[in-house]
Amino acid sequence: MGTRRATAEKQRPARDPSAIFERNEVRETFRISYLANSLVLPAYDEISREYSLSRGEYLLLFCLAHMPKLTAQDVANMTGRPRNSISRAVHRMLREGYVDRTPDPEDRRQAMLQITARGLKLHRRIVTKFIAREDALLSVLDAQERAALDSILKKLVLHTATLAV
Amino acid sequence: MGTRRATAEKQRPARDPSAIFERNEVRETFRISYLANSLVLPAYDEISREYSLSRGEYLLLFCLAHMPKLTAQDVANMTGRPRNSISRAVHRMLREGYVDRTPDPEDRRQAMLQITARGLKLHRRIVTKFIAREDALLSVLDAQERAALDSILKKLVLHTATLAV
DNA sequence: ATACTATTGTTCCATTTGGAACAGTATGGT
DNA sequence: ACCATACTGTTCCAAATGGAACAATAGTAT
Repeated sequence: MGTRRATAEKQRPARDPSAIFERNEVRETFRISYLANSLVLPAYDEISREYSLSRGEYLLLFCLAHMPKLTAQDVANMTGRPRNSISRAVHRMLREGYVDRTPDPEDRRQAMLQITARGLKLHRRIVTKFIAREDALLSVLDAQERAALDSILKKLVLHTATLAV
Repeated sequence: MGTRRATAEKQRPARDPSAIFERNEVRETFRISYLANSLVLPAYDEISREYSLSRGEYLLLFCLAHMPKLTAQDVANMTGRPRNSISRAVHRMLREGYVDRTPDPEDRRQAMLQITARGLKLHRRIVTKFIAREDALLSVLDAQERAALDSILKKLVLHTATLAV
């Protein structure tokens, strides 16, 4: 790793990549974005390689693993992704047998989605990746800090819903 | 809005989109991801419509607005995006005159990137969108909570760097 | 009843995206 | 001096992505 260390040594503070975290007008936005990527992208990478599922496809599985019945629109609301992405994901997951769909007789525009046993099994295997990553990240916080973070994030998420898009 | 209210009333808790925030194995991950999207996507949407800049392109501008000189690789490190995306963004921003590039005589593989006056002006106009959104979100927190969030996020970001990808 | 508006899920299309392979340059060991 | 290894920025290609328009269905108002 000689090269790498040499490069790092040459690196003046003016180019230190971590400096930008302190040096910008929207520090919390930048940090939250960065953390989100760091929490989520490595796992999605593995999921794509190991199971050939796209981000949107696993997101659908994830939602259905925790909510017994959802419409495609519900999933779009939860994840903030556009409906066409969900639609594509639903078709793929139906083909793979991870998800079931039954038309809603009370509103024939929509259909109720449900996870299958097979889908739930897959989710349980996959979600460990995210758990491990989250644990690793949060391990740097003490109990008090964790509690504070938890309550603050809860508040923020709740508040977000009231903001106009 | 009659229809919307009717739909909302029909909605059983089993389908309440906000329920999933409490009901999953990686609550903080899910919340942080959601917040990141909520903070950033609406602004990127406007930026794309108003200035025809893609996310990666503005991210480059943002980095250079706060760091006097960077290589493409530096930007990749800061943003977590792959190098080819940065490369594309650099070419586009060079053409538009938002960014300058000068080859590094000490290492002829790389080139130093700098923002132009024109680029900085554009950034100043654009960044207000992110500031407004961040302010709106954080307005729900009191001073103590803000301080706590700030210090916790700082700690987490620092710690992330030590985690293997 | 009938028009008008809203909502759901879908298809189409253009853009964005990221991985892989590449040439050029630099570094370290022999 | 030479070879192996590593790093930078680039191009190519396949896949993912999101907006717009659409048909089918539902709700609202006259």
